[in-house]
Amino acid sequence: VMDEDHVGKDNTPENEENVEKEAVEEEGDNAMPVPQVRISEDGTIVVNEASLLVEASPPKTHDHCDSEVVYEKASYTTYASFKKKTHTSAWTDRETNKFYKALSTVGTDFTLINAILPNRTRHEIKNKFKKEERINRGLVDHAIKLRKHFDMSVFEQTESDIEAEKEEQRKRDKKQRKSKSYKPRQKRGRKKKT
Amino acid sequence: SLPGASSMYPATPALPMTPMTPATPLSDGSGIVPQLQNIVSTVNLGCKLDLKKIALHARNAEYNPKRFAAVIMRIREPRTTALIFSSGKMVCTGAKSEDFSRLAARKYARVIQKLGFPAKFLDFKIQNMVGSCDVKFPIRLEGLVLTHGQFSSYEPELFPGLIYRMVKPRIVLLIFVSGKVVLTGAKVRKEIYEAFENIYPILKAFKKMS
Amino acid sequence: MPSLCSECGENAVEEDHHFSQDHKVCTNCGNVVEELSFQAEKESSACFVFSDGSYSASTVATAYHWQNRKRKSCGHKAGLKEISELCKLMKMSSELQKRSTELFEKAYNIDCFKNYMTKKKHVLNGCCVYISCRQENWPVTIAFICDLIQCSRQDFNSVYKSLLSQLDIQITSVCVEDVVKHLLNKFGFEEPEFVNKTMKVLQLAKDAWISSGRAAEPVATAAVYIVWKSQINVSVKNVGFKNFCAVHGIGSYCNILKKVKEIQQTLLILAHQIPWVDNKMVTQKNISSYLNEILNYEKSLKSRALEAHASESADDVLDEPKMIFEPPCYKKRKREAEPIHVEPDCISVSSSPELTELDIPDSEMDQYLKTPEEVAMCSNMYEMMYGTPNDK
DNA sequence: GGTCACACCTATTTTAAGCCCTTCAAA
DNA sequence: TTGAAGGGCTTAAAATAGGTGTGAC
Repeated sequence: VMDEDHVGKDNTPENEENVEKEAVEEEGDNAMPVPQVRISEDGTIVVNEASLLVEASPPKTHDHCDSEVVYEKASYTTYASFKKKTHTSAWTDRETNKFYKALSTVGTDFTLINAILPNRTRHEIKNKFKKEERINRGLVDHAIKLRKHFDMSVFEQTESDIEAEKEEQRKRDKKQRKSKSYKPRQKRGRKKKT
Repeated sequence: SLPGASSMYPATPALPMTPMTPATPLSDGSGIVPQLQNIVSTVNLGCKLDLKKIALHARNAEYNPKRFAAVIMRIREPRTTALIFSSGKMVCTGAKSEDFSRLAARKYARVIQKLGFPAKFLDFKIQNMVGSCDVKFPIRLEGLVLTHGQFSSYEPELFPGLIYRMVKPRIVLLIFVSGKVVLTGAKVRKEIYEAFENIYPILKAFKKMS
Repeated sequence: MPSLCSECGENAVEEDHHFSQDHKVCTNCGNVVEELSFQAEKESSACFVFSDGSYSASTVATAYHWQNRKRKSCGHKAGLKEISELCKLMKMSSELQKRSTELFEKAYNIDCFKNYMTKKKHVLNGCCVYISCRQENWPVTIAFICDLIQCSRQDFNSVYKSLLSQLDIQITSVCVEDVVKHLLNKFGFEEPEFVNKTMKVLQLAKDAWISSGRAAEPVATAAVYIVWKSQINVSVKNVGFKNFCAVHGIGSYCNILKKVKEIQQTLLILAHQIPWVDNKMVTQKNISSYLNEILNYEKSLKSRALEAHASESADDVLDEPKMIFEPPCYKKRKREAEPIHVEPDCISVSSSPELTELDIPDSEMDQYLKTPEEVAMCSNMYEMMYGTPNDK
């Protein structure tokens, strides 16, 4: 049975809406079957990973068309499944500046910083803080002590900001399209089975 | 310095249960002092707290009751983080020594007091200490787990370190092939030092060999 | 609301996602009563209203449990059935299946597993099978079992460790030699010479600290590859590692390649001790062609390397025998400068239950408190966040 | 069906080394 | 195309605590 915890980036719900969305989405995706399993000639168990993972490799290596080899192709576990891993895209200079500005205005309230930087999760912001503290403690100390006067400018977006964010959004969309591309395949695989 | 320890934790792989007679009884210390990396302490502020008020009025405080039912507060000196609960109980983490942990806890308590709560400083207690050090030679973990299986857990597929649960003192050690050692679970620093002096002769026995 | 099972008679039929299809299944015996789609019912139960940021029951913990609600059956008979399925799937011997079942029977009666969450009870089934495999040196990886029973490593690890301690099982480490033998058998490399060489390469890898603290399979695979490459005719084009992986169905080769390079580096150290070979002529790329010579003269090459190493640094303590090889993680450490630890200053801190301005000077206190305008502003922001459902 | 005694999520800290992923730069 | 590099997870300990899963009684 598919474990809803380990789906993707948003497996840990960032807010309630996510929980709901996630859960509803899972209804369809919950389809993820127990690995399709075959037993190969030598008695080892073979999981048809195409059934549950991103296509590892298209069936192109036909130079060794030994049936045994073809069977074994999917026998290696990839360690990829069921990880509570969340990938964080690299922080741009612009984002980092915004992070420091937010840190300087609201302090170490990562929930509030999350409101100022809605494209990052609280977890990402906390990790960013930890990292900056490690590599640039002086700057972090300075930002916190500076106590920037609060004004709504933290929410303001200059034209270049908007442009940059559009660019980032484009990149994000591309990634999402890539990462989602395997999902229909899964469903197809299941339909074939059922 | 710790009689009896060698019979409990055999140092010689070939003679697992034979008490080891130290060749140099007076100078069998490691000469290495584990460094404290993290202290976790608790204190009771002795009054109920309105966490919303604290989050609103204190700087560097965070409160999201949907996620976690405590205020997370940070101070820069000593660089620590505190969890403040509505019961008045507080957890202080991240200090590098007992005194710094106590100092930090008093600062948090003082901030709470300044916000109008009748905070006291009751039952301060060090709950956990983490130390680490380097024995400066590599260790055959697969050999160590063979002779100390009753204390060890070594599953390299899950974690690269060998998890050694020492009984006396009750300390958990993470032992790595590089010779780096993490010690945790101590209530007083002496337990960290004792645990390391206990493990050092054992590790020495597994530094070479194939 | 459970209903009566037609097979075992237990009042334990519930909805289930076993094998990813929506079923009504008996939680006691695992009997599939009826297939259904309870999508609508589920959505109605999904009334998970988070309206504001109040201190109400709408916590993430609630969400977690809600997400994990519908799970497959986990009763005694269902557990036995799942173990039987797993054993069949893995073509395990009947003796191994019996061992798994016995393990499950013992575990099932232990109190600490009774209150386990349903998902962990499933992990328990897989754990019993895995432990049986380990006890018989059946080469199965934890990653494989986790894929099979659809659980995370950390869930597996927690169940695995408590099962070992509760049943007081001492498990021997995974034997890398056995993993190598299994791989050789699987790949069809069963000529005695090939097997012999691979074992020697593996031993060398172990001597060079390459397998300590690392998963067995990548190291074993790397050893097999090294020997395979040395035996392939140089004129054959595709002797590359990627091709080897493609031919033998090895999915994730990044980590194995690291081990290959580490073993090659080890071989290089020994190759440099061959008197009739010019050091400059041997590189990681052509090291395979020297494999036979290295393995044949391994012992003397090692002692030559030891001597060479010792003469390089003569000022060392005598009772510390010099090592030819170092754990690979030492390289990473040398790159980073060793951190100098400064013992924290001695300070005196009050133990008084009373707090005074001595604890924080008033000048310092300022940086911990918000100004009235900051309070007002934060209040607005919190209201925005909690008042609006969409805070992402 | 209610109580009971656990489990166990959210969160905090800190070190160690391996693994697995993504991203980006030379080849 | 390929590998190197970086980020984030794994492990241990310990307190804090509400809400809820889980099965026995």
